[in-house]
Amino acid sequence: MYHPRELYPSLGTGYRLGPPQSGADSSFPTALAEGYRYPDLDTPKLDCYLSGIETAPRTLAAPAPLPLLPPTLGAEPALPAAEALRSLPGVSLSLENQELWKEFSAVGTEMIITKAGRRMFPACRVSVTGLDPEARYLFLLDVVPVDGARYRWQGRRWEPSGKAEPRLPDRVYIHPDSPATGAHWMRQPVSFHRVKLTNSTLDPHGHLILHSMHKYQPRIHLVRAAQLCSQHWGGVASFRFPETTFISVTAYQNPRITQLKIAANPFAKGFRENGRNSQPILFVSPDTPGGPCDSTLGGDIRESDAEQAPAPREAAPAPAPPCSGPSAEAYLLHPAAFHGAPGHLPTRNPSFQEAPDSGRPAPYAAAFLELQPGAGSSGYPAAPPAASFAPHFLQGSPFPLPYPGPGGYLDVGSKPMY
DNA sequence: TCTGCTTGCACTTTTGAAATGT
DNA sequence: AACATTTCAAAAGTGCAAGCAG
Repeated sequence: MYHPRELYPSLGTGYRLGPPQSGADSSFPTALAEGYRYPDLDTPKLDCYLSGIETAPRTLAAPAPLPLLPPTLGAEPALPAAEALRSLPGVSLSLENQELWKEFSAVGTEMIITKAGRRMFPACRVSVTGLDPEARYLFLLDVVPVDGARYRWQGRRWEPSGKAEPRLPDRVYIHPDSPATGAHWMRQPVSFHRVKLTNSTLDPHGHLILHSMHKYQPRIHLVRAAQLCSQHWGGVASFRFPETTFISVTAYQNPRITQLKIAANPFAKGFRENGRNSQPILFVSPDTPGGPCDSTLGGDIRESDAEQAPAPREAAPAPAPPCSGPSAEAYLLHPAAFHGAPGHLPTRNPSFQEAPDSGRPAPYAAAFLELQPGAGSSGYPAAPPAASFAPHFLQGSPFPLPYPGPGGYLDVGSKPMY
């Protein structure tokens, strides 16, 4: 996977997309920061632009703060259907490896986080329908805290053991195929198995940074990028699947989870039958990294995938022409330009070669957005002033609709372009 | 002392370049 | 010479266990 840092090492490790850190922007009302939250889908990291594209006007008068979700004790409650926040009518997402996730969820999913970064297993693998085959979309994944508690393994189950650590810099993983056409995304399942989790707050690789012993929830966002060099993003659909909730750990606590991982993860095959792990194999999952869940394009696809679900070349996005204006595409090509980085930076590192399969520049195949947590102690983002939500169509305005001023300058208004 | 984190280990899978064949 | 297939070594991904740190 690639990271903008590889293109612009001089910029450091991340590109701030959100508001300044608490205290850096004293003009922002803390009360609002505490008061806003989507009722059905907490979207702290992406609130800043999801907000501008809601399909219907809504009052955001920043009422009393919504409470954090209560910590869940012991067995998880019955899992509701995937929740979604949509401004892309008709778009739906389904979790391909839902059964595997449910196996883990029933036990209490744990994800190892390491300083160097550890992949998620199971990985999020989804199928999407309802996209405009001709339009281009970005697939994003982020991970957000489920509640405000820190957890401890009590021998038989996880229990809250205090207040959560302060929110870490939020990062968003962009699927390496992004942007691609709707036809491309719908052709085969989309996998995020290359996402890595780390507990290193100074992580230089762009991995998603989490606290250990905290409960998290992956979310998947589908963003319509109108066209290459477009001035607007055309809408967002965000999804989360309750069964993908997990607790981050540096070492597995629940031995049943260990068994599930060993049984299901091919990389752990060495622990199955050679005596290092004497317990019986529970099952062998089809959710292997090399399955059809892999990326649908370019270097992210493996031979086995090509056999199962070949990705025709015509599905590959065309090489991106130089972009000058603010756009989703431009962000991927030149993320630093939207975050206060020097504007004279090159738009492309000539040392990178074209991705052989996709026909587009490899270095832009994937990137991370790093967003800052908002003001306030809740860990949720700085909420937008209500007035910022009023205009449904914002054209040519800086990116952070709720956060005018220094920071990002990407227009994500929802003015229809189609 | 306890809990959580880091590191090195052995093992496996994946990947891509080089070698070989058609 | 060009392309396809096979081989193989390096890289990367696993969980385990010992040791370290607060």
